[in-house]
Amino acid sequence: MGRAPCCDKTKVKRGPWSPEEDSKLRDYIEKYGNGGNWISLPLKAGLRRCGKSCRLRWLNYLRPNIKHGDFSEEEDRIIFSLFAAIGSRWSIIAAHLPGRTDNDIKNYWNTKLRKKLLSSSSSSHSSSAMASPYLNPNSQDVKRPLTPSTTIPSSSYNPYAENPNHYPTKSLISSINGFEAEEKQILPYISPNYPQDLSLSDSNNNTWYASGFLLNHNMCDHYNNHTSFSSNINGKRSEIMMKQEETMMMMMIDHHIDQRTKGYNGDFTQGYYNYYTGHGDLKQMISGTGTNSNINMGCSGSSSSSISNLAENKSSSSLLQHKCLPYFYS
DNA sequence: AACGGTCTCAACCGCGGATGG
DNA sequence: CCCATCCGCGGTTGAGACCGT
Repeated sequence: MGRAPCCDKTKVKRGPWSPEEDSKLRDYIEKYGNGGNWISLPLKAGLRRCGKSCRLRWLNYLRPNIKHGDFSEEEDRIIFSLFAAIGSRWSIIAAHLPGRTDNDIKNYWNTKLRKKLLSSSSSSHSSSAMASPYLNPNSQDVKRPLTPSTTIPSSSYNPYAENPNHYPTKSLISSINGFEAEEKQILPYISPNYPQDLSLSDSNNNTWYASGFLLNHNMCDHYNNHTSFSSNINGKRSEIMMKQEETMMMMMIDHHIDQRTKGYNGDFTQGYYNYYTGHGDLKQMISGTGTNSNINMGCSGSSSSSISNLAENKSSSSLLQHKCLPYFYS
């Protein structure tokens, strides 16, 4: 059984909007708003249109402060960066570009930016300093931001090689935020020096209980540029640990994107949390009562902010708000 | 000028999630 | 908990503009 249509297609007008229709819709919404109900709006406004069509017309064209026309270099850069990190989540990307609609950005990507990216990737002497850093060597259209680079040093310690049964699967990350990732390819690689380098330890000075990631600002191919470690006391990795770890990474990516789109120019984001007390600690992280977890930004003289601050920051992007938090409370 | 191919972008479609009864 | 309804999103379509021959 198919889904019931939202309106009777035979009784509504379709196709391009006339200036008169635009005027009716604009006048009505400016006077009364949409009343929280797009379906009943056309009737009240005297329009022979489907409610969804009215909504789309308002949001994409009539709404005040909509920006039309050419995208700036800076906007291009933001789109590239966000697309590389989160894929075709146009509404999230649009949220970072005031005045732009998701539809606009989607069209712009499909007609211009993708070609720009492909042309810069096919040129062996690319002069585009903007596009090339976001290219993933394994994909022509940057659909696999989590695919690890082949340039990861072989000396990096990889616990999954020793415990192949504990590879995380792609299901988690792809279900969290739409990333595509091959099976067994989303694992974090381990830098043997990472715990020491970052002086991470739990309250017992025991790094076996911690997990961390370090991302630099090249979000697309971050496996090429970050180090991370992960293990537990037995060298085994439980499903929940993997979930926590991957969720943590998603939060860091989100935080990193937020900061960079706000003009932050530091080198990396790092994050870690403590496994010691199990899953409950993650709730403490969010509530701000935890003591063994953090996300830090920066290089030398870095500033830092706790995850609880991020969670309470309503201006933080929806990826963190809607995609990560449910994991902590489930 | 005429024609055909390509490009652009507004609009549509259908799905999944949220919400409320 | 179930179901109906609505909203919002991302993928797709197609009319018109544009361009090359």
